[in-house]
Amino acid sequence: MVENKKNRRRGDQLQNDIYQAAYNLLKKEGYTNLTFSKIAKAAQTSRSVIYRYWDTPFDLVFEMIHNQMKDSGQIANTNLNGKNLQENLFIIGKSLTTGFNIVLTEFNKMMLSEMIEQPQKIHKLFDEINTGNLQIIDAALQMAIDNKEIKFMPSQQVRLSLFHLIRYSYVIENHNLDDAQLLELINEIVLPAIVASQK
Amino acid sequence: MVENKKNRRRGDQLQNDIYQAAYNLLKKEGYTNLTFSKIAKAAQTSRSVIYRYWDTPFDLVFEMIHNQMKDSGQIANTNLNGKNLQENLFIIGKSLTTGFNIVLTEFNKMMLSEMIEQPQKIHKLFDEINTGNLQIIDAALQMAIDNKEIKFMPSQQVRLSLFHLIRYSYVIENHNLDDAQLLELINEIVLPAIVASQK
DNA sequence: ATAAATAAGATACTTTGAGTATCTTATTGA
DNA sequence: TCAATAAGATACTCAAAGTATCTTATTTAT
Repeated sequence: MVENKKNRRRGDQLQNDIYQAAYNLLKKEGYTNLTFSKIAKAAQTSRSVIYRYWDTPFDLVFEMIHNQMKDSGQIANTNLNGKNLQENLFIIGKSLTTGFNIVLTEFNKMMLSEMIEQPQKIHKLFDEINTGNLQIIDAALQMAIDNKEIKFMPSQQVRLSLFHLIRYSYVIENHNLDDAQLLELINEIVLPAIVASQK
Repeated sequence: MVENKKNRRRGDQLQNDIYQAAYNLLKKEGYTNLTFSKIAKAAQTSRSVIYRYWDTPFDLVFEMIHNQMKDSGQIANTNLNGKNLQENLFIIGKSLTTGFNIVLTEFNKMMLSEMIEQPQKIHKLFDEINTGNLQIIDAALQMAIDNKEIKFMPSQQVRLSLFHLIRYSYVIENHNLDDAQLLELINEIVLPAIVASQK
């Protein structure tokens, strides 16, 4: 059976194949080397098709990640079944660090390098991320309030510190915290800040 | 008086002029749009001259920043004349935030976007930065020990938290902390972590 | 069932910059 | 003052951006 060269993918299927090709290239060669030409070749389509959907590789990857987030649901539905606040913070931190992958890292770097040109888009995305992060940590803190571990909500800066420090390590220093380091971070910085906020 | 087209800059002067041109372009258009062609045109020299000194725009800017750091001496010589640990932490944080400028920001983003291709160089630089940061905060903490404010040095993670959180805000969220936010960061996170480390 | 609309895919062209190589010429310093 | 060195000009190939035009497979509506 000879393959029929005339089969044409369309719409969502075509877009997903292109995303997949871009994903693999991003993983292999990084954002700097990502071009429409390479993506088209990898996805076995034409450059003109890609131009019809996206203006730049940035737009393509941006929408790819957004798409991916929609499907995977992010950490928002993490199951907070720790027996106290410390354990729930660990669960949250852990789900953040394991959620990292090379494409998200490349995406982070890409966003930073494009910040000067796409500030609106990127600020909006960080707002989305912070909102999601606050949702999950606020759930953990509310449980701690219900359990009388703490009395009231700390400031936003304190509530986001866990995420910011993990993300600093991962995005900027290119290092994913192991369990011991995550625990250290929680015990030495995040929990003391929460405790101090209660006075 | 007609200008003499045959005057040739050389060595350090030429390099500094090229750095200056690159600096202005970086500030105006960001790292993504920085090309040897544009730099050469802006510096009124030839592309081949630039290739003789650097392999890529990344290398050029990397060395430019290193050069600039050498001259300005960084925050290492900050004068810690606060009357207690809290004031000295504020002085340190302040000198970090005021030391930021658009070129350093672009540089940070550039480094992140090149991390996949230049990991050695960049890890080395982050080590340098952390070492410098530890030097200055350790000086402040040693003064606090001498004054009996604290008894011993906190862990490295705690000592670097001030820098990491400031840098997170600046590099990743593109937002420079004002005095009130810096003070909040110190009072709500850094100092509680230091205090907790004393038990 | 077929025609019209739509989207995929091929191709061609211009422009820009990377990277390399070669040449001339200004400047330095032995 | 002459040889060595570095600046600067120029020319070439290649890859990719961006745009435009054309054909053709597939879908949709009649």
